[in-house]
Amino acid sequence: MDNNSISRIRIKDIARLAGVSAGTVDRVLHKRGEVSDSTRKKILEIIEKMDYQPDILASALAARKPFRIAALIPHGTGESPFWKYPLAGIEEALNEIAHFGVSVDRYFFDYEDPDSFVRSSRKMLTHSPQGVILAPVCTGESASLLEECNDYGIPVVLINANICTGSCIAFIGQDSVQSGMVAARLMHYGLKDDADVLIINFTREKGNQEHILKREEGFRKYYRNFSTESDSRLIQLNISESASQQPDKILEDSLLSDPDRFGGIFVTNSRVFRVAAFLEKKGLEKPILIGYDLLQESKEFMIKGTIDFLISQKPREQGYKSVMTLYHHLVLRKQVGRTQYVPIDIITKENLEHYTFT
Amino acid sequence: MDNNSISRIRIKDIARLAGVSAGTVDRVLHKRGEVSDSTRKKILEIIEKMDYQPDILASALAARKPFRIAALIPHGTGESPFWKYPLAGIEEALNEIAHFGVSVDRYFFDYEDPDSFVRSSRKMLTHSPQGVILAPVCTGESASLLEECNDYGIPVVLINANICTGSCIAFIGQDSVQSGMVAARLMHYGLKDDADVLIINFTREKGNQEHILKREEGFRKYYRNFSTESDSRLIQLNISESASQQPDKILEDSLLSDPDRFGGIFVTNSRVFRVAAFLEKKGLEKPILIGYDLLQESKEFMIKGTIDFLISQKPREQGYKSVMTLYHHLVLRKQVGRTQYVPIDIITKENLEHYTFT
DNA sequence: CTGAAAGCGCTTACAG
DNA sequence: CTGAAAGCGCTTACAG
Repeated sequence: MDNNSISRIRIKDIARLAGVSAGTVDRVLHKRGEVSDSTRKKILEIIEKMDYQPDILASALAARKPFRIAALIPHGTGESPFWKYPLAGIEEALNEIAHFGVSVDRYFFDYEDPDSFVRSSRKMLTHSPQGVILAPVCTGESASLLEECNDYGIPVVLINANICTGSCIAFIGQDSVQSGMVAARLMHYGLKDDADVLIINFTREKGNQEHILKREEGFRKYYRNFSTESDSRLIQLNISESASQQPDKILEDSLLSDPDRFGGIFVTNSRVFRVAAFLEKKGLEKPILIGYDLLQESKEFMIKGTIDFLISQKPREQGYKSVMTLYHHLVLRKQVGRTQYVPIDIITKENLEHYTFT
Repeated sequence: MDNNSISRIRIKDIARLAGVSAGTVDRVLHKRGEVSDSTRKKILEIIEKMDYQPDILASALAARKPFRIAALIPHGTGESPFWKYPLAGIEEALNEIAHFGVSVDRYFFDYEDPDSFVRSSRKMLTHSPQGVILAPVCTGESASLLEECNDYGIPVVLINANICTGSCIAFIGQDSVQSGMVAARLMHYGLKDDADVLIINFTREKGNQEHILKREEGFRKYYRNFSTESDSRLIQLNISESASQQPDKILEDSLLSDPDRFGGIFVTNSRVFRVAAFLEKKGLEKPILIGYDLLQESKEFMIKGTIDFLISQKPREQGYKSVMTLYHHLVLRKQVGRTQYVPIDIITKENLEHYTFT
């Protein structure tokens, strides 16, 4: 449509029209002062009138100024394999925009250890990044960091969980309540009779539990739309993940006492694969099993049919978008979306293949 | 990771190492001849050894050469509203890379009128684009065009339907057989009893019908995995879309003679909204209804619950990827994926909201 | 507060 | 077949 190569208006043109030099126009464009009010106004007027759009290529080439972004997220190993997926998305985004001088430094911390979060965030701040991608797993500590970045004028993009109090430029993640409703829809649609449904929350002592609560809330909300009686068929079971507990023991108590009671099980996070493993081990008649996140651990259970549906939080897309959002903000100086919900993808055995990299 | 701003190797460096001028290195880089074999070899060796990566920003800035892409797709109005969605994705991609001088000219044709396709493609060729995005709806005519582009050395990206014979650089679309299996999975999972299932194909005299056939194939394939008996419960109904026919009349004959026979209906394309409208009008007891594409027309039926699931072909993503693929090929001179399957997204009332722009 | 000049890395005529 | 010079549009010291 618009032929951006033909006689586009340049800084030189603005300068000529304003009767100043290109350098002065540049000073106005970048708000680095040292320009008299009158000339600044005149230049701004002309820029406005001519709808001047800077050539970002020339700008990046001349400035040769690197944009260093820091990503502060949990280790993607062991307890929370989920977090290795956003990294892939970050990498992908980088591939597309590295020529603008954008780079991402990664700072990891332990999901369950707020001290490690603080340590990592301290280290990050000493490197004074121009933008931060933050997974606010440790709620309190993250809020403090957010304040601090705000003081330093460092823009922050939140991914996965939202604790945005106004001092971050964007949140990228899923609508948890709504995702619980999707899970409930799938459960309700597939349940042959009016069997009970077990809702399993794998809880942690530390770390943000907001997700889990909201997902259960959405799940119940869906059922409540049918009748109050329906809601009473939803039985909640909390299993602590801390070392002292034995998940299998608790599952045994709940599921083996009356094996036919539950027609479906909804696990509110990625630990659904543990329940799947338990069901297989005990050889129980398979209830409908729905959970979250296409982890490698869950994938095989899905292929075998033990897990029926998984809801993806699209972690790769979250990583990708977080980098792109900061790129738009820092490099292109464009407005970015404050709340960027990722779609609530439904994964099942038959469409799993094309989600390999999600 | 790699700090691409610190002492990166430049053309100048290559030139110095080879004992030639920058111009000569450039001639080698762009294969525009006029260089002796010996110097060319020497330069290539050094480029290889130093792992030289051209600075794409400087290159684009200096060359000021526009990249004109042509998109040849059906009108997005009237009969095939589907086709307005890839346009949105094309626009979005353009937003991201217009500063590299990439532009897209759109050439439309009538889905059912091969002549209009030929006319549009003639017009397109007179403008000699550097890359083509083609929706090969008219199979035969598209194949000829593909040959022609091949002769001219114009790279072609196919979207939505694959007729790639080796003379296109990429296909972007959905695995139709697999999508039929996803539909069958949803149908089978939700059917309370062993009711029959009606498969409705809205057929056209002209245009590519491959999709429809493959979707039905996938649907049956899934059922066949359970028993041969299951397959016989799948009843096929073809409805021609040509003006002389009356879809409602045919639906009436099939559905009203034995209203309770079909527990589910699978419509193999976006015309599922017509079946939904019919069901509502007749006030029939609602069978499970599954179809394709989140058209505006279908959306309301989904919200009301008449349509249970839609499978999205992600048309916006197809448009986006088609432009990006040509950008990678033409501008970045990178290898691109030959077959780029888009995910098979399952849409239902509860996750529909976040698909607004798909 | 302002301007002139040099430079970012690559490409493009032009001269030889 | 090859090189030197000018230029793409913007930014950055530096001099005044």
